[in-house]
Amino acid sequence: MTTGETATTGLRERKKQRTRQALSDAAIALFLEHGFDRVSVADVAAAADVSKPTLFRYFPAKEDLALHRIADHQGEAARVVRDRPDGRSPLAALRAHFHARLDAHDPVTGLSDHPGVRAFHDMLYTTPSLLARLVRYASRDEELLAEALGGPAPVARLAAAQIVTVHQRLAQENWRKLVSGRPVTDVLPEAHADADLAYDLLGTGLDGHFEG
Amino acid sequence: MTTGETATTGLRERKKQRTRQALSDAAIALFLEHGFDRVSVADVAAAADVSKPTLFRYFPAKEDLALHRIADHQGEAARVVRDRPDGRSPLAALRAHFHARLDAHDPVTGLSDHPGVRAFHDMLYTTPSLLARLVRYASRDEELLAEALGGPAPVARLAAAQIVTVHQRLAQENWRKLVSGRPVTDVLPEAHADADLAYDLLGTGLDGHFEG
DNA sequence: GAAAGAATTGTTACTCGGTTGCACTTTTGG
DNA sequence: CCAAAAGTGCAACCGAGTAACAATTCTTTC
Repeated sequence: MTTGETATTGLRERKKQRTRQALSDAAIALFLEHGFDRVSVADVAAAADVSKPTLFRYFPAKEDLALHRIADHQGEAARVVRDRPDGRSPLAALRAHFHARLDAHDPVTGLSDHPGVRAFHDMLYTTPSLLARLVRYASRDEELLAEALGGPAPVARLAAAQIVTVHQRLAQENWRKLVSGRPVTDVLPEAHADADLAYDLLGTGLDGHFEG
Repeated sequence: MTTGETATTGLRERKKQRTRQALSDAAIALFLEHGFDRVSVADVAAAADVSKPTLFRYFPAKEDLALHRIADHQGEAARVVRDRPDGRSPLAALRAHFHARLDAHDPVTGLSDHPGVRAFHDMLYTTPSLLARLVRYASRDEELLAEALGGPAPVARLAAAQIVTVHQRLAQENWRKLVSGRPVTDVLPEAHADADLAYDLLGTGLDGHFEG
């Protein structure tokens, strides 16, 4: 019996956590320094002092070495909808949450000060295979959101698809503005405005915007 | 200076066309028979009587062997918007076009009788790497559509993203119904109804559908 | 605390997608 | 007919990912 409550983590379990962490850290450091596809998985494995097969026992693909942190965010939209206060619509909850994430400079919004995070985003948006993997994560997110939205399945699925897509585009737009060299403080107000625009569009539809 | 107009195909050019066709045909036949990832590019090259490097001179990646026909459809949404009759809104034009494609059992709608096309769709939707490639094609489509829509860039981009996404989901839903064994004639009316629902949603927004 | 048992790891070797360098053949243009 | 250009095949290579099996490390049980 060891001390305390935190459940006996078990030595083996702790070692696995450490290996996983070492792999992730080594990978991200190397990727940011040399670029995703100029670093081989063998390099990463060597840097973390494990063999290549072991690396793949922890991360099913090279892309996951870079993305697993994002992957852990999965189901966030669904959670926001599920945990919204009584009387608030899902859309309103999501809008508020996105604004909050914006103010927190959350990486998922595409806005971010830290040079490390910036470099990470640059890598993300300029590496096709990472983008592809991100899409797969997003589609899982979409499923969960559709479920959380409830209502008739076709409507919920369409709505979820639109919402997830819009989030992606908002983040992409923010990133684009940062890439052009503008400081975050300058872009933030526009990001809020874009988000409002996007949610207005989601809420009231495209109909007044593109007439004959 | 080459000879005049587009006329003289040139022997060399004709040979290239034939090689390209042979590769595509061999690839699709093999993929449909054995499954995309149980066929190696070496197999395809051998079946088309070319070497592996030559194959990659024609198709930049294995996925393109399966998808280049779809790729050729690119910019269709943008074209529909650009060529719409006077006084008709882009959304109305796209809606009408989608219904027409549905009646034509166009593969892009996910509906289709031909067993060959059905098998192709099954392969598409169950092979992650193909889906990923498809997403990349779609994002090009989205760009072109945004351009065709005109208006303020942020709005156009958001609208284009939503429209493209909705098309994908409609096609996916149709395919899902076919997979469950139902005949096309049975699914078609629902497909039209889903399309109308989706376009209504796009036009008038999500706002009445998910209240507090 | 030691032995039986399970889980994890390293090594080696392999498959497959994709690329490179170079020699060889074919088409083209004069 | 000849030379430049374009296209091809060959062989060797790189990197991602997997399989087999032996060696090691943790857990469990007595």
